Amino acid sequence: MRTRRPADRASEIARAALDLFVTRGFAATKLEDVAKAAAVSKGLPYVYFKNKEELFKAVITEAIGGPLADASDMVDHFDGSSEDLLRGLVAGFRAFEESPAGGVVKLILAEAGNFPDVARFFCAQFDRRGRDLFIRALQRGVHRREFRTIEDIEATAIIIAQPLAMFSVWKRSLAPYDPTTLLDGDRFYTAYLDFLFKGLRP
Amino acid sequence: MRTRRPADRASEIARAALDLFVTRGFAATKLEDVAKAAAVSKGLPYVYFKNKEELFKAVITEAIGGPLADASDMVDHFDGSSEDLLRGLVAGFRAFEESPAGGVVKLILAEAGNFPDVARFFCAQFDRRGRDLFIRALQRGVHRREFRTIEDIEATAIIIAQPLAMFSVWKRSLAPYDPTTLLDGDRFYTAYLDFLFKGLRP
DNA sequence: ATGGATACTGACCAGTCAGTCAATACGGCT
DNA sequence: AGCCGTATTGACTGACTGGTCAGTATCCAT
Repeated sequence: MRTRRPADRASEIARAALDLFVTRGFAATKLEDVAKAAAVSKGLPYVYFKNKEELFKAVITEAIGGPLADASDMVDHFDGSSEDLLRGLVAGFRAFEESPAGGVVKLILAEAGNFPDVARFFCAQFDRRGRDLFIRALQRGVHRREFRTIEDIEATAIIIAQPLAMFSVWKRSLAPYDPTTLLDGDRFYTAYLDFLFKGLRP
Repeated sequence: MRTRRPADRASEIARAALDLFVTRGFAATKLEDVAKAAAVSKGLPYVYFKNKEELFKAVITEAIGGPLADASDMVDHFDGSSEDLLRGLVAGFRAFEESPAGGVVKLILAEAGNFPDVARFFCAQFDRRGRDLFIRALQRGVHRREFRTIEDIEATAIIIAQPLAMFSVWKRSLAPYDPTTLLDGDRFYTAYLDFLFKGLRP
């Protein structure tokens, strides 16, 4: 048996690509560097991915494929308080965001204009479904009188989700260059949940 | 007198560049396209900007130069309620965000990794100072007993600012590809202010 | 051991684009 | 009109990179 199988190679290349795409941007990343980072030769990525664009799509879809189903299950079957449900959703997002796949958020936002079909796919699979989770959690809380009544639930769900996405982007872009704030994950999520519940309680 | 003066050309080129950088990304934008969009020849940008990177920096600094001073004045001299002050800050951001210069937020976040010095400049000039405005507004409100006490003012200021930045990015990236939500500015800012004050009142 | 299949390599090609520069158009001045 | 200086052009070049492919290495079955 060989030490490395093709499946490993494909995902090694995809991981290296995600990493470089996130830090440098899609256009500024050379496939040769991807190959180097994955410790393979320049030609090998083309064996597993038809071209650079296909690699991009594969990276995105692979990264967001898994974690959403778990979250959806959680909302469906949760039986604690709605505050705890929101806490659970946020914890789920944090786990995703702090994994290597977390970088896709920044990547997608930066490259949506150049890859309309990837953007549409991401909207349908992640943006929309993710937002629905928050909408359902809010509705549940309002219905059970744990939260105050909310004028515009859909817009509020988006507003609630935005700091999460923004923090993910910020961590990977400006944060390394900002010497003044040392806002780490713990501090951010604590303040976020605090503010969130202050705004939602009756 | 000539119909067009050099100063016009420089800012025409900068405007066209900002537009294309925002929609396509820096690396994916050809200077030839910038020239075409500005209705000049390929060589002219190099008369006014040493190279592509200098053009990038000029675009950024020009775009964020103006609007922050006004906001700072507002916080210093405001004499209404702190809620109205926050409303004023948000309105100021909205005006900036909906101007052509609004695209820099997305641009910076996407390209920070490739232009560390621009990133640092932006952090110092915009990110940090902008955040300070919110911090001061929050402190003012707490001090005057218009807002509840806040555990971590600095983190809360960031969290408050994040939806604004994110909405700006989202509008220019995913929104055009998301057929399900029609979240326009009015609806977003209404829900945002609503949620904001629900979370801040004593 | 030999043949063949699969995994992988890296030199090479063709297209692209940042950046240059000799030539030109134009406006003002005398 | 004729000159001068400034603004502008666009063909060109050199470097770089996406993508190809002929060839090599490695393993397995017979």
